[in-house]
Amino acid sequence: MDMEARAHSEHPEALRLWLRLLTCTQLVEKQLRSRLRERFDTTLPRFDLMAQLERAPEGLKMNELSRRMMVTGGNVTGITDQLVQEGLVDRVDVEGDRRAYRVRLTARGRKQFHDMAQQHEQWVVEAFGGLSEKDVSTLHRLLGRVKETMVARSQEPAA
Amino acid sequence: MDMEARAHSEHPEALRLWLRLLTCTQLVEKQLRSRLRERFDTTLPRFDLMAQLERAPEGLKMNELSRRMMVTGGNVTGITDQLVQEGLVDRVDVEGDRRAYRVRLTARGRKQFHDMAQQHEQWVVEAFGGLSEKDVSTLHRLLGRVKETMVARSQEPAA
DNA sequence: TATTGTTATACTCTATAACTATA
DNA sequence: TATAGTTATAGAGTATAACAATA
Repeated sequence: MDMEARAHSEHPEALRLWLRLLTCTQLVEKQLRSRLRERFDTTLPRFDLMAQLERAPEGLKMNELSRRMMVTGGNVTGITDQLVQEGLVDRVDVEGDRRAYRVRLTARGRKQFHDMAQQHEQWVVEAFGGLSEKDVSTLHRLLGRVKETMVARSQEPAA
Repeated sequence: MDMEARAHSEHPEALRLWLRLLTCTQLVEKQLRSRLRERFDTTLPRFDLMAQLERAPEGLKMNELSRRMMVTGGNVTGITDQLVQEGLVDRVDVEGDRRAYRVRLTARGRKQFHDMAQQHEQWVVEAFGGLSEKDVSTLHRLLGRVKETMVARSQEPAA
């Protein structure tokens, strides 16, 4: 459990921070994955897709889902196919563009997502149970800067 | 790029923090992966394994590597096989236990790792370039609490 | 020509479980 | 019996590229 031993070198602070960030994320993610699997027989990307749809009652187009989930289009097709087959989402035509669909939660999908989301949230709350409200907001703010840095960089021309 | 839209519900702070943590980690990780691939034709787990060995000049046993890298044993065997084939690490017998090996960096492995680590560190420093020294240390400290929470939990009997 | 979405394919990463050899 | 490590297998997750239909 000591991935952080990777730190060495002359800029140890940034490196140690990165390794800790990675460790924390992996620990939480592994726990969420295995619990989603155990209790709901589902995966994180499936949960993620449904979560995106829950916020968009009118549905989302495939390319919008792809952008929000930060994965390429082919993958979204696969996940969507599974969820359609289980009756949790459906594809509806977009008026005026016969190439495109919108993907929506079905009533059943909405209900199932609600159950999962409630559990999921409780697990997340537990994961951050060692932090005060102020700590949580500090973390959120500082990580926001990291996110900005990375997003800004990804929009620059390649170095 | 808006995974964080997943937040909903009554405990939005913890959830939003988790989604931001996940987004940040994914952004940094994807960049590191693709750069390691482009410049050194290697992967993050391979880099990780070599980094563990760099800190242990006398080498590490397979189960120790597995523990530190937080993955199961079979995977470590596969990665080690690749690195042995490329002459970057070698397996040496453990005196007094003919079941076990220790895996060590070769001279060539050490040299190649050094080059990679220098670049890797620079990329990481850039990723956190938006933070002051104090921010970095605050983040490190708060994430340390999260890590403790998760590690403590994983040692409890199953819920 | 460009865009939307799908299909086909391949690779990385991981876990599980059965196995061999040694303790 | 237990432990160290390997092998075999399966599945998640992802990217890339070629493709069809429509704009």
